[in-house]
Amino acid sequence: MAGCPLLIPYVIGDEMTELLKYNPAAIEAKWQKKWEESKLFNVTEDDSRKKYYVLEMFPYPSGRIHMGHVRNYSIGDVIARYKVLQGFNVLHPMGWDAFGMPAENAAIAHKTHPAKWTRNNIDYMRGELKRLGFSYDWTRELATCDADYYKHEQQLFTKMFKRGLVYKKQSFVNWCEPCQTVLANEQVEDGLCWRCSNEVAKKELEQWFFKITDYADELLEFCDKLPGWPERVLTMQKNWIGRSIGVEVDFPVADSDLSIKIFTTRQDTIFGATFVSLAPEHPLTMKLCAGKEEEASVREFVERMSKEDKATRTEDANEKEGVFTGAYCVNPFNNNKIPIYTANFVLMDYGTGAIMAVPAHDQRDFEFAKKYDIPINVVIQPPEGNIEAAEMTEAYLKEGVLHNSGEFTGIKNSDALPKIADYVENNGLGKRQVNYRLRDWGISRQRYWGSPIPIINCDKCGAVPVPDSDLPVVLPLDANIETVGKSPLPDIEEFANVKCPKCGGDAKREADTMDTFVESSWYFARYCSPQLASNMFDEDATRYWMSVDQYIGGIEHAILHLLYSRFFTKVLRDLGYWDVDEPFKNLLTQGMVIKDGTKMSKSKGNTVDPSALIEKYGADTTRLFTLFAAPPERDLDWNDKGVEGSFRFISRIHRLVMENLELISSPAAIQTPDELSDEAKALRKATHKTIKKVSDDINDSFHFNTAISAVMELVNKLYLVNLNSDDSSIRWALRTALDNIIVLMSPFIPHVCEELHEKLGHDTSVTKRQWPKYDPAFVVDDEVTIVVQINGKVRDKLIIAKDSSEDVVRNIALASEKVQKHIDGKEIKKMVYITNRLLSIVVTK
RNA sequence: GCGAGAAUGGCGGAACUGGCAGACGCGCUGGAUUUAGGAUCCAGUGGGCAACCGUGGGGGUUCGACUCCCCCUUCUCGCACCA
Repeated sequence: MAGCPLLIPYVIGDEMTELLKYNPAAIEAKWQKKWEESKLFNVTEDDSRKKYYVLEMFPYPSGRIHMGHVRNYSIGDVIARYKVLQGFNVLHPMGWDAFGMPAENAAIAHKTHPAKWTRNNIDYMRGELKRLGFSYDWTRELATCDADYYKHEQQLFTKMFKRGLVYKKQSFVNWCEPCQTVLANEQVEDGLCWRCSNEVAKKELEQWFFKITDYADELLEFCDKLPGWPERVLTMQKNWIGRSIGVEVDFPVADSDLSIKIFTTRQDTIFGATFVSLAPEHPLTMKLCAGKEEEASVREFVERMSKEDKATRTEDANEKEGVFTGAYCVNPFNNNKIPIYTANFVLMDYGTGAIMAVPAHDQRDFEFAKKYDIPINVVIQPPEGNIEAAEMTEAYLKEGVLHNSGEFTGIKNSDALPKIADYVENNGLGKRQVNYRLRDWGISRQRYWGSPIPIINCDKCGAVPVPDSDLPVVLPLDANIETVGKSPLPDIEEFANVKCPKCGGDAKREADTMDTFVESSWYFARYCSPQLASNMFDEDATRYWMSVDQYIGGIEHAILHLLYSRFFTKVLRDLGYWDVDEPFKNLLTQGMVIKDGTKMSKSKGNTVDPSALIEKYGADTTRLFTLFAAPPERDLDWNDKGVEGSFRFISRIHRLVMENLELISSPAAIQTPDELSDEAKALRKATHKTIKKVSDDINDSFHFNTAISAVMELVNKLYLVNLNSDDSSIRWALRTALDNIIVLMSPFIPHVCEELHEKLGHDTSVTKRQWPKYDPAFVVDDEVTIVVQINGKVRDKLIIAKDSSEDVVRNIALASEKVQKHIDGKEIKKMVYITNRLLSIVVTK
């Protein structure tokens, strides 16, 4: 297909060139308007068609769209438009995760109201998304700060409350006295408040919790039923849930009727327990030392620990530390009297807050025992050799045979686990127990800009849920939020002072708001029927649309948002809302956008402003580059020159169509010719191969970068076509190629494809086309290149008819001069032939 | 420390179940066009004069290894005293 360049316009002046030039601003404005006017992307349920629900994680309206959003939403839009072309009824909605702290901070800083700040941001960012031409059904747009939205989750809250899935509990939180508020862990910097730099204290506060631990088992189990999720997300979730199976055993306290309940997964080492450790916060810690000489030192230790924030205390590098309580307990297995310590590394909120310590077989206990000179008893011996306690430099953690373990001595430690658990249960010493690392979800926030928790606190009746008829509890918008850090809600009389729904007496409304992760745990369901006032969602609508077929978002939500959404889905199921088990069938976690080796961030000053890019190159180029530079799951290295390359590629397609418009619009070009020249056949083959490659790349892995590069290759070929020959079939082949390119690329660069589609004479939107099908007959090559290797090195390449027999290939190969040169005078020891691929010849050296 | 992922030209990245390493793009070089520049088009572009050598390093399996196995190094991410 080589030839002279096809584009030799002999009388094209500057004016003409100007008209033919790719002008994204005009094209994009034109088509965005058309799409909107024709309501092209608005969808409704249609049982006669197969549905496809594509969802990208909705943004927090922080002010402006950033490149991470552009990437996320471009990926989603390709999938959505691709599925439309395949004939699916595609739901592709967008909305706003609109509650949250930045709004309050901004309000204080700019003397505005969080609501106003949020609304302004939403308006601005909606404009940016529209400018990018995404195929959203904007009639389904929602904002979580609307009472119409959050009233449904308030109702769900009360239902969960009645089901026992919501409860109130004292818990330790980071508290800043000057700011009068709870701080999230990430707002504590080196033990100081991020806002006022005062020391953060631990405070026990009443907080509302969702009982996600009730679902720990199911959430874990279903990790193995989500084949469409990335393995690493599932692993992270499994680790986060952290199921461990062990036993709880009571250790009686000596000279007392108290006992200490410990949890262990290593009951096989119980004969080696030489002390017991309590968390400093354990209720027995102070009780056991009361009146003893150790009381003062224990008190000092416990107080010091209470000031240390959890991050520091649980740091791996942090040295093991503890004090003796003065009390002893009895190991129920061997009746040894062993000391009770309190230790910094024992956590109150895991297991029972107390452990049996086996220094010989637990590294932490080993370090502690060495430090405080506590005996070390070896109870597991390795298969070969003997361990001497005195010579140990670290705990022995591997398998072995029990030693000094009463009736269990001599059996393998792995076999002893169930046997000892049985013994514990049969002798009333305790029971088998499963523990989780997962904690219940604390949702109380002492903040203003959130959904009010629908509870009324009555002195007589306790916490009473707000009756359905009184929902929603509307967040009062006339609040004064100028006081730094302090929620104004408790001070708003009309809000805070209410009558108890149960007894009618004076009561106080709960002034805490919900964690914003609550809103994002069910928004995907609300999109199915976003305007429905009477309920969270319409059952028929969710029956049709749910689950989300493809969810796309950043890996940073691998645990929190995705776990909470899974939890909510199951709760909704158990409350009879629907029968969905899992919200997201397939999950794609896209990589970060990187520049100069690090994540783009304002503080590093390496951000790229999408608006500026769109201004300069247009939306299609901006989208194309984010899809071309890397496969979606990988980090994307930003490169300004690369963006120009994407622009150039679009311009090349545009020019190809525009400068040959007359030629490829002629009846001869449209009508399939009876006979094709060799060149036309080659072009047809290249076209069909491209269709196959693009389809496969999207279907198999969403590897858009390679799909785009395949189209680039085809475009490069088209530039080499000689159109000045008498061959008319080549014009047909060119038109067909371009027509297919336009459809194939329309999910990526929809505006320019619509424009060129129209120029080619089609009078409907390119989205109404069908995804091209390739003809397998046109994709196969009748000649193949066979590589000839001699002793593993490529020595020749033969072009031979497809499916040639080994004999034929051998004869041709052996006759080749290049091959002869390397086998001359040597003995052929072996030949391996792989049909249509290669012939490998092994000769003596 | 544990878990997951990664390492390929000057750069971003390709390579299906082991079978032509470096597709495509960026950059660079040369040429055409142009008064010039830009834009555009064409050609070239891993290293080496060559034999050859090249996918982080070292072993192995194989006719054949970026791909499979063992050991090691570095980087990224997640978890991190969870008993």
